[in-house]
Amino acid sequence: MQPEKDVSDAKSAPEYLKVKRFILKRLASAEFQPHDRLPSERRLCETLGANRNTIRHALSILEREGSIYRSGRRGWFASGPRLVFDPSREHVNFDKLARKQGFLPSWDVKESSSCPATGELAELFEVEEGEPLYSCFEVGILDGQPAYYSECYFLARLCPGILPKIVSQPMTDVLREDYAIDLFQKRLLIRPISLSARVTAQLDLPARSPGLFIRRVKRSQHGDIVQVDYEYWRYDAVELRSEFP
Amino acid sequence: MQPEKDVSDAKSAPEYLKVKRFILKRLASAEFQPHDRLPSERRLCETLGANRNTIRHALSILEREGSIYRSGRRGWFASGPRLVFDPSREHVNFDKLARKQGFLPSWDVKESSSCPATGELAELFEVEEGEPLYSCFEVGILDGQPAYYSECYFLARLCPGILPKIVSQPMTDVLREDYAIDLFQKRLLIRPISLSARVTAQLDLPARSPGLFIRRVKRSQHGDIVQVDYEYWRYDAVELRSEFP
DNA sequence: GAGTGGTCTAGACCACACA
DNA sequence: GTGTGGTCTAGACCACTCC
Repeated sequence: MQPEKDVSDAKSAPEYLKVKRFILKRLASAEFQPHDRLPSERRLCETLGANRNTIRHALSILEREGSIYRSGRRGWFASGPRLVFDPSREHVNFDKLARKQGFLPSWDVKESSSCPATGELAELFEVEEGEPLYSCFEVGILDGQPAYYSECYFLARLCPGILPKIVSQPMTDVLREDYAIDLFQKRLLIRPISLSARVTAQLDLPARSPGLFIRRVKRSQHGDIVQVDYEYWRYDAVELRSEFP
Repeated sequence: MQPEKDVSDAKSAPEYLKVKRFILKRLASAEFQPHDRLPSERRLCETLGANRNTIRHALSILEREGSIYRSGRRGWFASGPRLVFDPSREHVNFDKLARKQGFLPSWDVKESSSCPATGELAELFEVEEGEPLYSCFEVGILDGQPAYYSECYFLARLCPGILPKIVSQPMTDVLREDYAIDLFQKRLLIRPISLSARVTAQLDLPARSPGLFIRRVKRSQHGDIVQVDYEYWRYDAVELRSEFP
């Protein structure tokens, strides 16, 4: 077992690790508060006497580890606490989950309409191609910061006329109250990706930021597949934890 | 909805995206087979007429997305298929799981000994500090490639003398057959990190490679916490999927 | 010893954000 | 208009791997 080079051995430590430690220290000491903007790259160059490439290398590693994030082309920001998501739980309700963890959640429906099931969607819903679906694209917001972008599809015949209702009410509640449908998780896929321009534009991130892709297939208490959800999370906004009974 | 800039619009596409696409195409066409070494960075420079910094930028993005990985300082390699891990399943047995998915798994115990519970370990085991534990450090191998490094702790009083047995037999089997203990997942934490030098040395990766950290707490059928496992996975070696009954 | 990846510098130009 | 991050070039030196 050799020692952790990252922490000691300042003599031979690469420059970018010193930069990384400089920033981590200020994140830990709360000198940089959650969602604060960091000093500009060129200012960090001056402060630390390093080249901008080196600074950017350190920043990209901190981004990969979820300590900082970018917003638009406006700079680097300190990450806030992560939303804890339990992939083993069958029920999930973003609004309730976030509130329970002390966040102030909201969401913004960007677009909703009807479309036929095709390709992967038809497969996941286990229906013929052409089966009518509703689609709903929305941005989820935690403490004022866009956290995820979701493309959500419903099997139209199980919840006719649902679209106008989910603009202002959590969809889990609408399904239960207006359609007597309880949602259960059926399938789940989690994968790290680079976010596409379609997604980054919605989340106010620079193009091709790292993110977490979560695909969820949900069924009703009767076993019918009701909903397929493609979620694209800001990489630092979520963390996975399971607690089994 | 704007179009995917990544795919079209070759005129204005950044250079590094062309590099990325060049490599992705060869991965998809199986010109670069799983665990094949890619051409050297300087050769890619010549082939693609780009600067090495640009090439490396593209490569690091492909690494982040899990398409390629590095081994030692020996170069870049095409990733193989990922081991699918279901975080909602209570039972987990690496050996069986991997075989079922068509991998050839093995493991290599690097070190095993006894140690007292301290700090976080005492907390997770829900015992007093000083409680005797066994520790076992091992490398998990998939198709000949190191895939994870695990630091595993057992509550000694529940499985006295287990250490020599798990060198050659899956620990799940040993616990069941020799100690009448069935393992159940109790807590799970999943987080992306930079792997420390301690880990990268074991996995034959360059220092500070990206990885997935999985901490698992397992209990017996009687509710006693038997095992705490810290796993450090090569970033591209694993994927999370749940299937609910 | 030749070639590899890891680190680093010193520039440059662009598009975009904000005042 | 000034400053920002995003992209890119053209080098350099080092430590390591492999032959």
